[in-house]
Formats: sequence, C-alpha cells, structure tokens
Amino acid sequence: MPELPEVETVRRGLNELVGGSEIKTIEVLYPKMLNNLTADQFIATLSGRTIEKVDRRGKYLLIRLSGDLTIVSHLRMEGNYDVVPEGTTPHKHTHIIFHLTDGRELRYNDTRKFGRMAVVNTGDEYTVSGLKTIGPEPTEKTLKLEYMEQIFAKSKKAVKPFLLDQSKIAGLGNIYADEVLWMSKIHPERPANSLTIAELKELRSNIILELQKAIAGHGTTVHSYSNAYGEAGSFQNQLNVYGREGEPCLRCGTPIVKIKLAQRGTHFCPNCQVLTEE
DNA sequence: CAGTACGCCTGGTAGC
DNA sequence: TGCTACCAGGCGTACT
Repeated sequence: MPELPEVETVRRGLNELVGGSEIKTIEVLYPKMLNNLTADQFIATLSGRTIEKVDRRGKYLLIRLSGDLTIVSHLRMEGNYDVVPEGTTPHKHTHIIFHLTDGRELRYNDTRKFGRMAVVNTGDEYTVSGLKTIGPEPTEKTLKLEYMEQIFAKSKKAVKPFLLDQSKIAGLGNIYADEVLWMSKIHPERPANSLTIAELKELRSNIILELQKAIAGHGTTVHSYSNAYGEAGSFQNQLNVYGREGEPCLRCGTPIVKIKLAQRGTHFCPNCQVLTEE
C-alpha cells in the first residue's frame, strides 16, 4: 500500500519516464475515479498537454501539465502507473490510458479502484480535499519538535491512529506507523498527549529517518505495490514489526502481538512498547 | 470540535 | 473441491 516512500518512488520514476512527454489522447475506462470532471471533460481538458514534471505532497502526486494545470493523483491502496508501448493490451485493472505522442502509453492501474484523480489549476491544489488540511512533510526542516509538542498535547487519541491522521503529519500509513512506534518503544494505544518530550523527540527522528531509509530502498512492497517501472521495492526486508505477528521481537525476542486499533491491524512488542508511562 | 464507524473495491485465503 | 466469510487499509463522509 503506497505510503510516502512509495509515492515518492513513483514520482521519481514518472519524472524520468514521462517528464517532457506530450499527451495525444486519453481513454477513461473507469470514470468514477475522476473526482471533479466527467470523462469527456478530462479527455478534452488534458489532451495535447505536455507532462512537465511530477511533484508530491504527502501521499498525493501532483502531475504538472503545460498550461498551468495539475492532476492531483492519489494512489490510495493499490494504485500504480506503468509505461508501455502503444497498443499493449490493457490489463483487467487499467482505468486510465494516456496515449503519448512518442508511441508509448502511460497507464493508471488500480485493482481495488480506490485511487482518485482531480484536475485543478496549478497552485489551486490545496483546494482539493485532503490537501486542504494536510500536515507538514516529515522532514528535518518541515517537521518541528515544537509543532509536535503542540499537536500531541491537544489530543487524547491513541498515538497510532493519531500518526495516521494526514492533517497532523503527512505521509505515514499503517506500515510505517507501526514501525516508528516500535523503533521509539511507544505502545500504539498510548494517548497522544501522554507522550513525554523525550519520546516525541525520539519519535520525530525515527519518523524522519525511517521514511528517508524507505525512500532509499525504493519503498516497501506489500500486496501489489510497484513503481512506474513495474518494479517492487525492497524495504519490506527491513521491516521490524509490520507483518511479524508471533515472530520474535528483533530487540528482545518477545513474540510480536497484533491487535485491531481504530479498524487497523496494529503490530507491536508487548515487552518493549509498554502501555504505562515511564 | 473531536472522535469513531462505515463504505468504497477486489483478490487472496481461512474455514467448512 | 467448491463455496462462503472475512481481511487487507487510505480517506471521505456521516454520525455521535
């Protein structure tokens, strides 16, 4: 499932593969994935435009087109792009085909059809729901400790679902949320406002570090994720808790426990990550 | 306002 | 074997 590192990997791949390419025509096979345009409007508006570059904010891809238009593309759970020679048989889950003037096709595929696209004037992307309220990017520069102290102090919510809230911090999904809590030795059910400043400091550096490392590993492949080259990431080999239910904690050997928290599978070490405050 | 439950979707798999 | 039931979870929406 694409989280920030996977989306960043897709962004880089798209820039290399189709940056500078011109869209000849478009086929929309699943119109419901378009947020704010009909299929006909989408085709008419975007045909003939050049893909200038691809940016990213949180888990949103911002595909910049000539004429100051931006496609805001969210992959949700299983969306992915690939680039193939024109005439390649679309597979079962291909929903949009951008025919390029250079004889290739950029295709959007999405098994579960959760992904969405919207088209806005470049600069207006923050009017798209989700981006309207998005929190800071999890980098050294943009995610300040003081900001974290402020927002955590204001919420009684369990820290795991708190980390999944994109309006607080952008980019974390279910996998990396479990990972950074394990790294920081924080129990996922601890109320956000119970974390000490020392814990927040630790959590902050782990979030930043973990996402950097995952980007370096081209993302995590669980289920169906692949980048624009159709390649899987490698970071799943570096996961410490996610998907390791019953296996020994890599720090202390205690079997990893899986619970359901806010409707999400949540993995943690019951020995390293204790519920009571220090 | 803050917090929570559900719907959207399909493929894979556990269980009978 | 073949069927059903359920799980995977990001995010918008509806609700308390």
